[in-house]
Amino acid sequence: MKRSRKFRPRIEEKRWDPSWEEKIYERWMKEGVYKFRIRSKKPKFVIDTPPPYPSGRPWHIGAAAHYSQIDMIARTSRMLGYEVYFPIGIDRNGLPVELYTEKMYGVSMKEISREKFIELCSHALDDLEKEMIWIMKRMGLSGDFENYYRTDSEEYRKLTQATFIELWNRGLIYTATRPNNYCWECGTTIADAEVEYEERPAKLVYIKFKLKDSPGDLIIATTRPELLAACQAVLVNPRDERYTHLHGKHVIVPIYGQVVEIIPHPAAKPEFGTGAVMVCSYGDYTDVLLFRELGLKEKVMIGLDGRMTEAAGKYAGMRVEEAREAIIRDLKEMGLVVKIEDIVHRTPICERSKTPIEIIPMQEYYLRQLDFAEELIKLSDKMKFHPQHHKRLLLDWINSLRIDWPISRRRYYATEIPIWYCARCGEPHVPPPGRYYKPWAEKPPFNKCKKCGHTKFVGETRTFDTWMDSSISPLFITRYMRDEKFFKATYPTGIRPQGKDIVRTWLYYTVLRCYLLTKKPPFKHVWISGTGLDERGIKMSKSRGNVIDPIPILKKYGADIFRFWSAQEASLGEDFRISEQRIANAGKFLTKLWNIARYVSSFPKPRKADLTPTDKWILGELTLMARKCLDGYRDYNFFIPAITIRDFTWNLFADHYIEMCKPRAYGSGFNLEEQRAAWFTLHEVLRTVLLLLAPIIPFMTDEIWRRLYSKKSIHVQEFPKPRWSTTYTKYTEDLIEFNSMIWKMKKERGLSLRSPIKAEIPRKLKPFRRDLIAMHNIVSG
RNA sequence: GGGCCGGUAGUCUAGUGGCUAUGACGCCGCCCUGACGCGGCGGAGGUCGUGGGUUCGACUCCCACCCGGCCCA
Repeated sequence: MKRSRKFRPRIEEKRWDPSWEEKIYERWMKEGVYKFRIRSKKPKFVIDTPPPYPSGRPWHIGAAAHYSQIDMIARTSRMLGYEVYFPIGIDRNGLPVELYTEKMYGVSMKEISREKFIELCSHALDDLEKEMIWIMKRMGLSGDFENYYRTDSEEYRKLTQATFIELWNRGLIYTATRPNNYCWECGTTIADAEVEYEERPAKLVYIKFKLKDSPGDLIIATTRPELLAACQAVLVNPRDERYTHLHGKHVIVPIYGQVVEIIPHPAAKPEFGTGAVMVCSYGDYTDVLLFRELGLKEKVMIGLDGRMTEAAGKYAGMRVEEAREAIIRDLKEMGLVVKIEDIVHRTPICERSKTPIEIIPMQEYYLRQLDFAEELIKLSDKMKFHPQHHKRLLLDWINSLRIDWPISRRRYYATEIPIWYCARCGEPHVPPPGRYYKPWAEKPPFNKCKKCGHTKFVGETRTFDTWMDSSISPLFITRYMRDEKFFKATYPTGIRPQGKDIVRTWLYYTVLRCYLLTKKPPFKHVWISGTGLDERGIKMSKSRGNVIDPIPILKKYGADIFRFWSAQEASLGEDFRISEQRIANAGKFLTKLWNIARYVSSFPKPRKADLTPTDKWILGELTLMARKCLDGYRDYNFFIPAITIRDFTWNLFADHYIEMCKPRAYGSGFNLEEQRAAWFTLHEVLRTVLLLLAPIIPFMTDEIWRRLYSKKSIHVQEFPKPRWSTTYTKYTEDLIEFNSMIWKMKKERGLSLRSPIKAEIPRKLKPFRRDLIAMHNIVSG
């Protein structure tokens, strides 16, 4: 009774309450803890935050975890001594929103006016965006919400257009009609980076082709019989002896009757089908290469609406699948089908709509990229990757590029391509940069054609691939072309954090575009995180029904628990599994930490003290622990500090040191100087642990910090660098072993931990003798 | 077919040439111990993917293979 009155914890509550987090957040905002000061003398560090894309509810919990770690990057950099700019943006351009809008409002983009459709998209985005912002704030992101940017704002699109105009003027943009990936569902060309592959069932049809010069047939297997009309050659492998006698001979294509040559070519694989394949425009990408190589004449079989063209004869107007079935039926009737095999075929599909893509020749704008592949590979050496090995993802992609980047799209909710064409001669006119242009809706800023002098113009209706917008985020946030001083001070940015799933798009295109415009790498560090999977390791998707909504999780457990879970769940760059149970379990450490702080808060904190060996021992361990944490932080790998601190704090500091020095801290059997040494050490360790945890657990550490150590936020502090002697850490294992032995002995004898016990203290643990005797209530034998 | 990453107790994870392999969750048993029962203490549970090799010694290095994931062809 008497004693408990003397040492009353200043932290009274037995538990951390996640609902306090909202007030703490408000306090941060009021105090402006995270304000970026361009005039600060500290080195600047800009985070090229990925602007999340609001494509539907709920926001992926893995994305939420990802953003909480990006916030850890910001906080880490501040504590490492940088002046940090952590912008917040929302990506609002592009196809997913159009599809979402069509579904949500039950409209079709092509059936209502462009203005009206754009307006609806914008509304749909506003609601989704609001929720995302709420989540980001609730997670404690220390970003700049006051100036958060949108990629569909006038200012952003103006920059997209201005940078395009610059590239145009430098001759890096050209038009070309060439076979291209086309998704008829989305009604637009798409880049290779947006093509996904999926194993899908298909029918391999064996069709008889009549030989022209002699009696007999050649049997050809194909999955695309609807393209027969575009067949311009048949290939067999030169080493395939079955067909040697047919080299240079001709066959007659069924139904359409064109005569085509049998050409020996290594592209025909003897083991596929019959070993004889037809080449059509365009069944797949190999066909494109073959047409080019063999100089064949292409025929457009599939139209922009996904239906067969006139070239298909009686099948014109049918959808591709319909036509395929109809033609198989007809071929069967004609007795030309030998057999049909069910196979699984690696099908290229549109990343967004999951529709099989077709290869259709179209006229599009291209940005030159193949010319720069080598320079970009060199440039990537100037960026430090975390983790290092994920750099491969970028290099592999650059090495696999085959065509320049098609940048024009036939969509509405995107940045307009700023070009007007002379209505008479068709000469393209690009306006000067500095304004946001909408050629489909505006009068041209020209009086007459520079080529033919005509005075009427037609505005371009197409838009850019949204990666044209996204790929200049480092330029936008550093105010490129808007504020030269700011730009100079902040570019290249400090770090690009992103998921590994968008290396070939966002990362690659950013490096390309920024290099073309600035000749510099856009960032000094690239941080690539893994993908969040469900608890069984499977990708989360609405169709599988395994998505977890982050909102109820955040409300129930709070941001700190969620963040700590995210940090300690998997190492940087690794995929991680998400389960509510494991989030709840991670929260136990916070309760433990809170109660450690509560215990320590019972004691005054002396400025200095005459330390005992026990104190020196734990401070030595603290030093080792802090070094390890800082190594992890410098690599922006939060797994390291999270695991290291948890292990130290729980399994060493609480279990051993706190128990060892309890009698001393309370003053039973020790003099005041010894007691003060314990107090000093308890506070020193707690302070250090709090600082080291602040980037990961910003709310609780700040709350404890302010209650015990300062009026100012923990988040204006820098990382501690404890330099205590580590001489005594050689005793750690022996101490743990000895304590366990006594606990075990008491257990085996049915004694309570307080009851006296006879035991020998090993000679090597002599320095800790008095603490150990008091701790275990050891009586000499 | 190629590249990258990984394969350590029921699950997840650390370790990276050296005595009886780390921790967590889960499981079992005991315990009001001057902060914490969202706790403490103790315990059961592992051929460290398989097979070879290097070495005095390998989970750790090398080779081959198998399995899983992702990316590319």
